[in-house]
Amino acid sequence: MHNIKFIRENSELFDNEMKKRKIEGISKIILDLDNKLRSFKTKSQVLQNKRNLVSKKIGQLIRESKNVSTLQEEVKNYKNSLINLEVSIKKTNLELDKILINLPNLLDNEVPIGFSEKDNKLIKTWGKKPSFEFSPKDHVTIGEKFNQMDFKVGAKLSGTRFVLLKNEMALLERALTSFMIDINVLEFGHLEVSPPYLVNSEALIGTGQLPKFADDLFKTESDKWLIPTAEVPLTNIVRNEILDEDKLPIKLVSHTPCFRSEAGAAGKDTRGMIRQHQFSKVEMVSIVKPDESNQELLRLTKCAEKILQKLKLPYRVVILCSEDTGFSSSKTFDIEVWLPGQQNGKGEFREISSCSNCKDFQSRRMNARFRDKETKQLSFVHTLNGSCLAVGRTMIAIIENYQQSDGSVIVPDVLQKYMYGKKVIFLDQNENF
RNA sequence: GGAGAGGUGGCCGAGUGGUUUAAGGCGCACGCUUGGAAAGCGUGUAUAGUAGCAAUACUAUCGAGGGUUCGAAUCCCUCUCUCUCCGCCA
Repeated sequence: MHNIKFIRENSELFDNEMKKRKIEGISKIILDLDNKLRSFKTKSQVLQNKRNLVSKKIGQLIRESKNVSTLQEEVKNYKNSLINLEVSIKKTNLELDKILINLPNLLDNEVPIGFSEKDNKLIKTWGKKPSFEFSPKDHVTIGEKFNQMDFKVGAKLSGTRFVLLKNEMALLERALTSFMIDINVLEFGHLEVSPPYLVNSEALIGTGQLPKFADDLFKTESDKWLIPTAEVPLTNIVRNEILDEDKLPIKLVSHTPCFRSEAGAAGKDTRGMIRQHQFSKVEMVSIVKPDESNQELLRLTKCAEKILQKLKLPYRVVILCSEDTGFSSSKTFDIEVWLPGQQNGKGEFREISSCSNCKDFQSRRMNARFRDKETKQLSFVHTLNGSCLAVGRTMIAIIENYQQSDGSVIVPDVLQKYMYGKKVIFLDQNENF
């Protein structure tokens, strides 16, 4: 949510910034409504003041047993005007809010202007792509060959874009989760949180998924929504709070399933586990003071990279261009992992983490502030989030990068202690039902 | 799911229609006092918005939203959360 005062004082700058998001000339519409609203408010407040004064007088006169009918008539007249004004105020307010709540965040100056993911800017590349003496398979071929990844049963139970993992695949998911959380807690110093997976609309408005992106979410019949990411509950922890400066920064990590309807992705990534309605993710959220958020975004990105480095999975980091940067984000680094089994064995980089600095965009929607210890001033906190990592896609990356000619998969060193000491998985396809 | 009791400032807590401009206390900040501290005394201590260059004034907010009234923390309705008991349940 944007600061209306900022728009008033920087309307031209604001329009230029919104243009990067393909929104043209919006400030005039906003400011016209704003002017209208303020004039209604001023009029209303003058009348309210008069009403309050006369009502008080009536109280005094009644105590003195004097006649008050003339004054009562007078107040009734104010009341009629007030009712009309209140209707106008509400209507104008709704119109203004509807516009503001649907406007995306301002982009950071470092965000490249672009029109597709081709315009994302490469920041760095890490690791060496594995070379195979055979044509590398994708995770579906391997997972189904060993009967550990069952899309048929997934579809039977729930429909398309659901999967059932068996045996070592289920273990791998659990192992990865534990490994990622352990590093987050022990090395990064993040506080582990286990949040609700169902949230109310207010929470989703706070982080920016609502009202604009309702189609991407699953809604229950009791007006609760399944979380599309742990970012939603974790960030909303500070909604409507005034935090002591001492409490900041708050650095959280959480493992949750994520639920997405993938409404806009019909026909896209239909093969395999890359794009599912339900997937597991370890998510980091930071609540920081404004002058710390740039640094914190770099730190979060490094945290996610560190996991990939420990797993020895090759990746690259890109900064998203204007078109690709999410609604709530001012600047986003995506980490893309190398998946050698994709494109019929040619391989491709696919997003495995997304780290965003939302600055004060979410905190304004949530009304999340902190009090400066020295000046006692209130300011909006900055909020950041990043995956560390998407567990499903990490499984894919391990299978495809660590596969051997017989289809078995080497377990990365750091995971072995989480996998009953196994060094290789997918050796026997007859173990499973 | 059923029955009941509740939600008042940073915290405790008074307040059942008009001297409430939310009493009183605690905490916190500053000042006086002191060799220093404590105690004592005094002053101050919410958020948002509107008008104004500003000092300041005004408006709204007593869980949320409606309603009644000249006037609502107080009366009515809806919702929500907390607590107690019962039922069900991992």
